[in-house]
Amino acid sequence: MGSITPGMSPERTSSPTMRDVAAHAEVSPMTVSRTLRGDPRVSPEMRARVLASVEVLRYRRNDVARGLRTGGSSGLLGLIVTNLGNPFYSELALGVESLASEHGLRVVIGNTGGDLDRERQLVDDMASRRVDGIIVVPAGNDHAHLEPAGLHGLPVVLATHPPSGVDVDAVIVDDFGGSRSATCALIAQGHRRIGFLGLGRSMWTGAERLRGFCSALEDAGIPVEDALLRSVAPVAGAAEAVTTELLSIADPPTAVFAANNRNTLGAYRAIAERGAATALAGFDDVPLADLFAAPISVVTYDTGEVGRRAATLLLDRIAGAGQPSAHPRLVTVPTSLKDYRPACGPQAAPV
Amino acid sequence: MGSITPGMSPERTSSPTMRDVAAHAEVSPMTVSRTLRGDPRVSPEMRARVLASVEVLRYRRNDVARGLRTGGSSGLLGLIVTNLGNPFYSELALGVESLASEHGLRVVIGNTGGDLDRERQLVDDMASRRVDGIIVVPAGNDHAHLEPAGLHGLPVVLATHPPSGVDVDAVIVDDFGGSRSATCALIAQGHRRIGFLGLGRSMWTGAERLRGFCSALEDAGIPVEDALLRSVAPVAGAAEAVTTELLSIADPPTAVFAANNRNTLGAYRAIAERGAATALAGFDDVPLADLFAAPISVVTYDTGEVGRRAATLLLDRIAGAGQPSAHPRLVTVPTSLKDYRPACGPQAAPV
DNA sequence: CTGTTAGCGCCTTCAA
DNA sequence: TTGAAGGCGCTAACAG
Repeated sequence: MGSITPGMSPERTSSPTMRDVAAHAEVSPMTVSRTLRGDPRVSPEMRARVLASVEVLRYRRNDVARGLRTGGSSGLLGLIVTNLGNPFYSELALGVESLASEHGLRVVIGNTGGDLDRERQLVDDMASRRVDGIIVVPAGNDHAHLEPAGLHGLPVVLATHPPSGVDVDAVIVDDFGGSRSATCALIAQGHRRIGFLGLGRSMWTGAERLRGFCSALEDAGIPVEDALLRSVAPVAGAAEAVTTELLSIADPPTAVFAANNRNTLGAYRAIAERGAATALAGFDDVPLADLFAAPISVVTYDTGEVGRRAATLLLDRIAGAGQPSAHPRLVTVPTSLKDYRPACGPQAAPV
Repeated sequence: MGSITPGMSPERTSSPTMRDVAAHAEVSPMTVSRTLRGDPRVSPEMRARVLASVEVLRYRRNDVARGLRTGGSSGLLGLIVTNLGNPFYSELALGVESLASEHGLRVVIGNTGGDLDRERQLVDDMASRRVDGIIVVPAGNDHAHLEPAGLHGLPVVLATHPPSGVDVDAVIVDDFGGSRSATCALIAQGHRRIGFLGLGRSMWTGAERLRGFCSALEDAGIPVEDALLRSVAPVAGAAEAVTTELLSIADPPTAVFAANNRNTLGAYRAIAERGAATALAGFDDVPLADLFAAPISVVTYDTGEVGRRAATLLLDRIAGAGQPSAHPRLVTVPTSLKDYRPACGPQAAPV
């Protein structure tokens, strides 16, 4: 590309280097390095000369080269999520970012779209970029590629899913407890026939939420009826259709518990459509549900907290890199119940 | 799995280098380098030997060092937003990420929380990390620190705000047109007294949306009455209070246009609270508003598209880095009107 | 206090 | 086709 002039540095528009600053200030590169690092053993005059040149040349130290020399720490945290567009994960990301920032680290994001191959690819890429650690919201149950041993000790923390077969820290949500208490609340309201709109059992969250639901029923002495259990495909419109079907069986449920946000909304539409008086509760918050025409109850949790806790675990591992690794920790973020009821009676539609 | 056997790799192994691989394969580091880069002038036997060693040692090339040698490209795109927790910006981030990924680049995020100092800090940090370019959702109107000239030619693209005083590309939303057409729609419905819930005039979007509102009124021959114009502080609850006040004046408006998401929701609450039949329109989408008890109209736009367009502009600049810089481009993302009306009549609350 | 030497991990250039 | 020398920008470790 660039023509090479013998004895001269190639003509480039690139950033100045320490050598440039050193030359401008007529000192050695080391003095520039020390000054910029705040080394106290630099005389005030030198420091002033250097800083002046830095100002003039608008010099900015190359952190990449610096990291290479000082031991490979890139000052980067990897964050791999299934869908950044989903508010749950963007809030999680915000939590990670805020904690990383407090420690002078930046966050590199990767979006898998739920694709396991893409996840592997991203882990590999980030490892090659020498991030200091990775937080992953895994796309599936295969976590083999997340084993730190296979990544030369790169710390890994899972979020939302517990590790399966790998020795890593994880932050999960109290899926079981949340589902259980939401179901209990429905029972306390007098419901005895409660429908369940689940995720696949293959997903960990799906299994846990179902387990919590069943546990509540059993504690109340209510038999779990297969006829009231549904598994909803993760497709737009599926939850609504399934709910409509569920409400049309003989002896239909008087209440429904939906295992996630999407199912809750689908169920809500189906119930509203029928004009039914079916009670509805669901896992995951539904922002603004107090403006809905009908009340719903939800299991909420602090999404940002999941990110912050994951970051805390990760930073801890990074700091303790070298220690005989403590055994994996599992942190559970608590859930709480929230009742949304219309703030005021439905009013007439304008026009 | 995970049992510790003597002779196995230690807990915290430092990554192997090319030299290690070379030693293991009994070749020179250059051969490893060439093999890994897919240089065709490597004999099949050599290649096989190298790849075998790579496999055994679980070697992963250090992209940081590689970038340093090959010219400083970090393969990173900087993305600085005001609030990643806000779905608008997380969708924008998703758009940026997807385009970056298509080009083999990763995205480093930074959250300013609307703080200009933090923004400067992040720009500086990312420049030091030698990202290939930066996309910024600016926190204020001072963009001096974003001038590429001051960043040694680092490409910068603004999102959501046009550049003020700096020569950079930008992607903005059609704030004027969107506000204008939403207001026109209210007028077409017969409204002649329309309230306006604005942002500060100091913000570009605030000024533009007000301008669009006024333009629609003027075109319809309706005078702009100061008594119907409000500026809402960006504080929770402010919009609702202001709307309540606005609806209690003598000769109150029959419709309200809110300049952003928060104002729209505040106005909605205030209107619902009074049981008023005031029509409501607002800038920014309100997801799930079709489940609300009363209808609203919103100005929507593709947030992801803003991110994708910004990334496109940035990638274009990065590719053409060296060319005599073309003059700044300004891309406007179009808006559209969306009417949310309750899908079905309000039903009885199920106890 | 300041400068020199050497090398982080990799790749460009040139020689064999 | 392979290897040796040198350097990207920076900083430990050692002079002076």
